[in-house]
Amino acid sequence: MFSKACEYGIKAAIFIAINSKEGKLVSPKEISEEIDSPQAFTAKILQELVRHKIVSSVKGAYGGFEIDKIRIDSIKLSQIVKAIDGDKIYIGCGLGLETCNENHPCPVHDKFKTIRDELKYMLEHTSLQELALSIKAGNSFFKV
Amino acid sequence: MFSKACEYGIKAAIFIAINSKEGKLVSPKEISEEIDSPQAFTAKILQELVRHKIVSSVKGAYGGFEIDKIRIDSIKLSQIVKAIDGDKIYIGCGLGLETCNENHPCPVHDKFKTIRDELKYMLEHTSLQELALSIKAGNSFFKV
DNA sequence: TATAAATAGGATAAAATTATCCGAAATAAA
DNA sequence: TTTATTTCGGATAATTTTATCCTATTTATA
Ligand code: FES
Ligand code: FES
Repeated sequence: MFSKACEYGIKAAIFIAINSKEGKLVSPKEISEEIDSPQAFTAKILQELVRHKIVSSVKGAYGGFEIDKIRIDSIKLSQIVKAIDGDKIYIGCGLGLETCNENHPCPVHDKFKTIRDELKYMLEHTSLQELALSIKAGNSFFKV
Repeated sequence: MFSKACEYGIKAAIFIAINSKEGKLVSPKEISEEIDSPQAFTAKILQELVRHKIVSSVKGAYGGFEIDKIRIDSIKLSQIVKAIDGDKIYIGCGLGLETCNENHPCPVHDKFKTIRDELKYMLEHTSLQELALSIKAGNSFFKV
């Protein structure tokens, strides 16, 4: 469904959000240990999230990554997915046609579009805030 | 969402179904031209579909691929997806945890599972028959 | 100002997916 | 039985994704 990079990106963003709520910066090392991902690869993904202004970085000694507290509630999963995997997943054709087009649909268009739109809606209405809370409350987990 | 291989497999199966309804065998060449896919790669995928007994092959001169007419209505998309991409898409975790587990869920589990189950239901209830009919009726297309 | 710690980013490698090529095996028809 | 045609299957190549490594740059503190 999502690329590995995107999975790591989502988990990383949640972990950063949790720490930012407590005013704590986190490093790629801490992040990758917590979310069970390769460190250097995770660092690349963090750079991408910074470029897309989803997280911000503090360079130099005592630096790290954080997310503006005030924005944690307004950042939606859709932004992270779009930043890393692009929007193929919500607007692309299920059978790989160049574009998904109502007027020239592929055989699964009607059925696929329904699901895809629900996925899009879900991603657009799921905030980092609620995911961070579920982790903090011990109701969900980053790794086995 | 699906791999390229799976997209080609689905389209190929639909095209074979259409021709089998008319008692016609089709070759990888005809298939790949019709569904706009690389021929040799498509041939590999056809072999996989044969191994999974979704389509049957007639070897040698005047051979080709076909689907038992009587089974076209009972073959569901889920069988093709499972044969080529496995079942990760219906039972896998959205954030890549080893297994999706109610008792040890990832942060997106509840929201993701809903969508995933709907996708599963859709694939399990969409038959080759109905997709073949929509193509035949000119209501859908394999390529731009 | 010097030092140490941290992100940024380029180069490279490994693995998976996608794609091509070619010969072997099967088989219908001549 | 020979020939032509067609699937099967192994080997290989190209591309994309995933992952690692190393150096440059930034910056807080001593
Ligand atoms: S055209 Fe294929 S999903 Fe819309
Ligand atoms: S545990 Fe992640 S989707 Fe169920």
